[in-house]
Parts: sequence; structure tokens; C-alpha cells
Amino acid sequence: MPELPEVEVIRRGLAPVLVGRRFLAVKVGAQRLRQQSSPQELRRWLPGRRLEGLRRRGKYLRFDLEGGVTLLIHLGMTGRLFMGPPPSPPLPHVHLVFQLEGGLELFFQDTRRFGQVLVFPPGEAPPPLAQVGAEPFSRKVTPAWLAGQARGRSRPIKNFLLDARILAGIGNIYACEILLAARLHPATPVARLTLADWGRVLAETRRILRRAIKKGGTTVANYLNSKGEAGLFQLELRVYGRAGEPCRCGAPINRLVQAGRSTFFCPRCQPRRDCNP
DNA sequence: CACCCCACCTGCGTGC
DNA sequence: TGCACGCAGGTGGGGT
Repeated sequence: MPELPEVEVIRRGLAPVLVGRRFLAVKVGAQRLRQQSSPQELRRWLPGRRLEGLRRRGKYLRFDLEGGVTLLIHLGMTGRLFMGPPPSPPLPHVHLVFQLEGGLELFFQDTRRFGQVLVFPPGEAPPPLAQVGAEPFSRKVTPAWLAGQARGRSRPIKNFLLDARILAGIGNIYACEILLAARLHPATPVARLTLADWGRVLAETRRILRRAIKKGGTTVANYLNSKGEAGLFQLELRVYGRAGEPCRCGAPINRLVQAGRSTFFCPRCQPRRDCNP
């Protein structure tokens, strides 16, 4: 569910309340997430430690705890984080409850349980983060850097944008929207893109992600921020989820499947390129 | 290596 | 009404 903008909105909601507080206890439900530290590990490393910082890396939330302990949370498709008091009747699919100083509770809810809650002791960097690619807003990401990453690859640009080991944080919704804005057919092999194409891809990536953060993220089904509020960027989606509807140009929006995921695009605004650049 | 498929889960909408 | 099916924002393991 949540892509970079949604995770960032959650981070901005949680940080002012949580940073500086001490974790006191963790309640762990019976059902496990796809990736989850054992209750023993969570209880060994969290209680008694103060939260020194809350950062985002790609779609991960990174809680930096006193003494170099790291708590990593990934929301998967349907994960939510929100702060107490606990609603009654109790919500279904709440798998962990973190109790913090001041009677504060942080709930992790995840219907489909694709999320991750992992704790790492001091020392080594958390291994999952080593796999995470560049931040889209990082200065090292330039059109030339993207072209370099694409060198020797033949995959479609849509799949390239979804690869979190290259650029972190872009998911299915924003990949579709970025390609429409950059006027690129989603099946275009990355080796075919010119430097000017990469320039548009990067500029539109940053513009769209920034705008989505400003609008509180995209809510198409499940997403809610840390205060339980929906986002508003779904009102600005131009192609995602709109197969058969007219694009702003008038042509009907198409759907295709790439690497097992739906891609929405406008065949007129994003024409297939048959000739060489 | 590069790339794709599929598994991992639950819930919802659709069509018969 | 019930049931089967397809589909959904995520990653990662295994196969080609």
C-alpha cells in the first residue's frame, strides 16, 4: 500500500510525538508478519530505550533507539501505524502494540500481514537497508546516474522504476503517474531512453512525490496516516486505476500487466516508440 | 547477472 | 444468497 509519500506522511505525524520518549513494553499478537523479530528479541532490545530519531529510507521507517539499536518497520500493502488511546471495540489485525512513556501506545495494524517489524542490535547496519537503492531526492541521483543504472539492462522503464534496489520508494501508483507525466510508454526498454528522457523521468518523479506528500498521500483503499486520516492525492491521479476512462487528452486509458502488476497508461500521451531515438 | 513468476495474506467487488 | 474468481499500494526466493 504505502509508497514513499505515504510513509513520509506517517513519519512526519509520528516523529514529533514519539521522538524523545522511552519504549516501555511491547505486546505481540499470535499471528506473525511475513518478516518479524521474535517476541524475545523485541523484548530484549526495546524496553527501556529512548527513541532518538525517526527516519525514512525508501518505504522503511527506521526508529533509532538509544545505544545503537534499530527498529525497522515496513508497512507492506495494508500496514498502518497509529497512536493510542486504543479504540473500542478493538480494531482487528493489530499485531503489535508498543507502549511508550507517558501512557502512549503505538499500534501496528496490518490486514494482509505483508509488513515487517524487525529489531537489530547495535553494530552492523540493518541488512534490509543495505538492499535499498538511492533516495529519489538525493543529490547523487541525476539523469546521468539513472542512465548509468540502466546501462546493460533491457527491462521496461515501468519495472525499472519499481525496482527499489535502484530508486527507493516508488510503487505501482506513482510509477504509472510518473510515466504519464514524462510521456513515456511503460514498456519502453530502459536502454532506449535518452538523457532528455531520464531528465523528464527524474523531474516528474520528484514533482509527483513532493506533491503527494503535500496532499497527505494517496488513499485508494486502505491507507490512513498516523492520525487515521485519508490522503488526498488520489484526487490528482491521472491514470492509475482509470482503465477505460478518458485521459485528459480524450483517449481512453489502457491497462496492461507488467511483471505481474497492473500498469495504467494513455496510449496517446505515451506512444510506443518504434524507431530509434 | 538480469529478469520474471509466484508466494505470502485478507478482503472486496463482480458475475454467474 | 452463495460461490468462484480476479484483483489490490509490498518484498523476496527461486527458476530460467
